Amino acid sequence: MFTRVRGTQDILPQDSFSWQEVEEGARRIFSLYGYQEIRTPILEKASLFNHSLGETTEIVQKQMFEIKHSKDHLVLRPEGTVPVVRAFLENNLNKTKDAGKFYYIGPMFRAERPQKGRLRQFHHIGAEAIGSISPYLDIEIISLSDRLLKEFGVKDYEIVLNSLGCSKDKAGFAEELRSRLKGRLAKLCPDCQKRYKRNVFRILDCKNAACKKIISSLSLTCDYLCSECRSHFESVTRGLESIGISCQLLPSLVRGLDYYTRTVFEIRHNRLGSQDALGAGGRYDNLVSRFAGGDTPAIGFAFGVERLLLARDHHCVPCARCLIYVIPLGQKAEEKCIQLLHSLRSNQIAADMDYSGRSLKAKMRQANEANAGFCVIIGENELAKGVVTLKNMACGEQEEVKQEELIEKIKNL
RNA sequence: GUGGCUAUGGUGUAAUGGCAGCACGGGAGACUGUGGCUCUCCUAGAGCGGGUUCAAAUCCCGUUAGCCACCCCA
Repeated sequence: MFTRVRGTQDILPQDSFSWQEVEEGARRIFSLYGYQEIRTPILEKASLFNHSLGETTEIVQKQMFEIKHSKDHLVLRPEGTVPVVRAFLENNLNKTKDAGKFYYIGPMFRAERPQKGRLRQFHHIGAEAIGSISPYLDIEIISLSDRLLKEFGVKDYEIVLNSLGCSKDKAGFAEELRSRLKGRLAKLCPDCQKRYKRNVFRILDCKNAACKKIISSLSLTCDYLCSECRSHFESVTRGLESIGISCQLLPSLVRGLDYYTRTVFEIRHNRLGSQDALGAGGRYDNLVSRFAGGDTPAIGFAFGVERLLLARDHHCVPCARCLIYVIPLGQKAEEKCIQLLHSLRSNQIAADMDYSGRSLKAKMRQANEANAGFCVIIGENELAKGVVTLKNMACGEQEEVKQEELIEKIKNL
């Protein structure tokens, strides 16, 4: 009864600094690249995802947390792209501008079996650039991902890249794949036999040895791409090379969500065990038009924040605060100290006070633990003289300071 | 969702059916008003529910949670 929901976690003060660091770093980089924050609700209509992620995807079939409330069929959002597209259209941003670049940071929900790097409530940092077909935007998105990882201090990641082609190419390739696999269907693993019907592309990244062998025997190439898609992809790879971003081309790279077209990429890290994708993204040139008609190509990506934190090797600690720790001895002193505390804080000086009523020694220990730069001690002696004792915790020196001069004194430290 | 492994003070761990021990942490104290180092003492434990047994942390069943692989995906 008094426990967390499975697959969720509390982020305690000792960890929240790392989160803040990642979030603040992300905001800085996004604004450097001209992306603006968009915040969409966590709660969305179930139909929004049912119609966009693909009816047969795992997420739609069994991973959404559903909320039924009177006649509404709602879900906790399982990903961020579709809500951003919804907000883009619902607020007529497609009519006021020809393109928009957005980023978002927030929780997503999927009812998967929890594992390291795989939670039921997890957090995405993502970006969406809506309204342009330019391959230079693909380059921008991938270099933005790369830049973010550098900002976060993640090392030893690998960017893998592929093009799925336009929807025609995808359909043609799916058909070709099915016909070439048909005769060997029985040799595929049971999962792949299901994938054959449901999402044939997924067979390409099966981990089963027998399936891998069959896949490699097909000797797949990018030949199924139409000339436009091929030249788009060539522009992307050439551009990435020109700005020094190394990617590995991986013809077997596919994505689990139906809306992806053309450029897709994934960023992998070996520290994450089985959940090795730090982030992924790609084009979704037909998703917007599916809701609103017209032709609005787009591209986006998202990182998993929990996975980013696993991949960073340093554990962040907030740098030592310049804190004044106020120690009263006795009740009269306490009354004096709350006034002092108030005026310290009013002067933008970080200050905390010991309310424990324990011995001075214990209070000093607390001051030490709070990482205080200075202690202010007020007891009977100080009250009688109208002074406070100011102690430098680093060197241990202390002096008496007149109460009315304390603020100025501390400001000048 | 499938298969498997694990579960001991706040944390990390030890004890192979027979007195639950250690380290860290937390508290008090070592010149009655001074922290960090050291020392002393104290503190606090078997996830939950059943079962087997004279006796269970230990064996069995269930459950919950975490982890591993698959699956999925960020």
